[in-house]
Amino acid sequence: MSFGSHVRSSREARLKLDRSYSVRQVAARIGVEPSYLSKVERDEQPPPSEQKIRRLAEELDEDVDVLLAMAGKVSEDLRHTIIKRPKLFAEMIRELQDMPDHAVLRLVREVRDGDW
Amino acid sequence: MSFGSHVRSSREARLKLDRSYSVRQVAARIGVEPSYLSKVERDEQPPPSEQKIRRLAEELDEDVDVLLAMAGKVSEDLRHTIIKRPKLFAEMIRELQDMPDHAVLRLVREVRDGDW
DNA sequence: TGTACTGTATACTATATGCTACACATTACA
DNA sequence: TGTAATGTGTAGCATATAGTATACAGTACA
Repeated sequence: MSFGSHVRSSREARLKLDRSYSVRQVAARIGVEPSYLSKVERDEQPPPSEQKIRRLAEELDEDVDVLLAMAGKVSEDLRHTIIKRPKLFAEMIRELQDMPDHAVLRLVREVRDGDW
Repeated sequence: MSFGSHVRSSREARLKLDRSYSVRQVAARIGVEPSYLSKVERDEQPPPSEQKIRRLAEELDEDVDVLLAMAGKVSEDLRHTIIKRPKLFAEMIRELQDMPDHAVLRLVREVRDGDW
C-alpha cells in the first residue's frame, strides 16, 4: 500500500472513534496546510519531510521507521550511525540482507542480552 | 577532512605518478565538467550525486561507502535493504550503535561463517 | 616561442522538494 | 435553516540539488 492511502485509512479509522481526526485537525496538529495533507493522502503529492512524517506517526500511533519506509526514507539517526562507521555498518547490513527475520532477531537479542 | 579536500589530495597523490589524473581528465572520465569538479574539490560546491561519487571512488580506488559517508550519504542499496524490513534493521542498527568496532566485526564474522 | 594543456572564475539552468494561500462546494448538526 | 466544519481544487513559491557552458590567465615543454 502506498504511503498516502495508508495514512488516509489509518486516519479514517481513528476518525470513526474521535472527531478530532479530520484532515484539517490532523494537518493543524502536525503543522501543515489541510489541502497539502489531503493531496498527500490521495498520493497526489509525494510524502512530506521526515519531520512531518514523525509527527504523523505520533498522531496515528504508528512505528516511525515503518512509516518512513513507506515514504521511501530512512531515519536520520540511522543514517548518521552508518555514516560514522560506514565500512563496518555497510558490511554488517549487506551480510544480513538475505537472512530471514528470525535469524536477524536472534542476533539482536544476543547483542542486547550481552551473552556473546 | 571534508569531501572536497579529501578528493583533491587523493587525486593529486595519483597525479604525481600519472599525468592522466588532472582535474580535466578525471572530470571527463567520471562524466562532469572540469569546472564543476574543481569547485567540488575546493568545497565551493557540495558533493555530487551518488552516481558520480561511485565513479570517483573507482577512479581513486577508494571504498565507495566511505567516500559516500564523507559526502553525508548512505548507499542506495543499503537504504533499500533497510526500507524492505524497517523495523528489523532499525532495531539492529540502534542496538549496535554504541558497540565497539571489534564487537560488531565479531558479529559480522559469526554471521558470515554461519556457525551460530 | 608558440601551442597545448592546466585550474578556475563567472554566469546560467533544469528539475525536484516541500510546502503555503485561498477559494469553493458539500456535509453535519443545533 | 443557518452556521460551522469538512475535504479539495487551483495557483504559486522558496530553496535545494545537480549540474552545464564558456572564457580566461597561468604553466609546461617540444
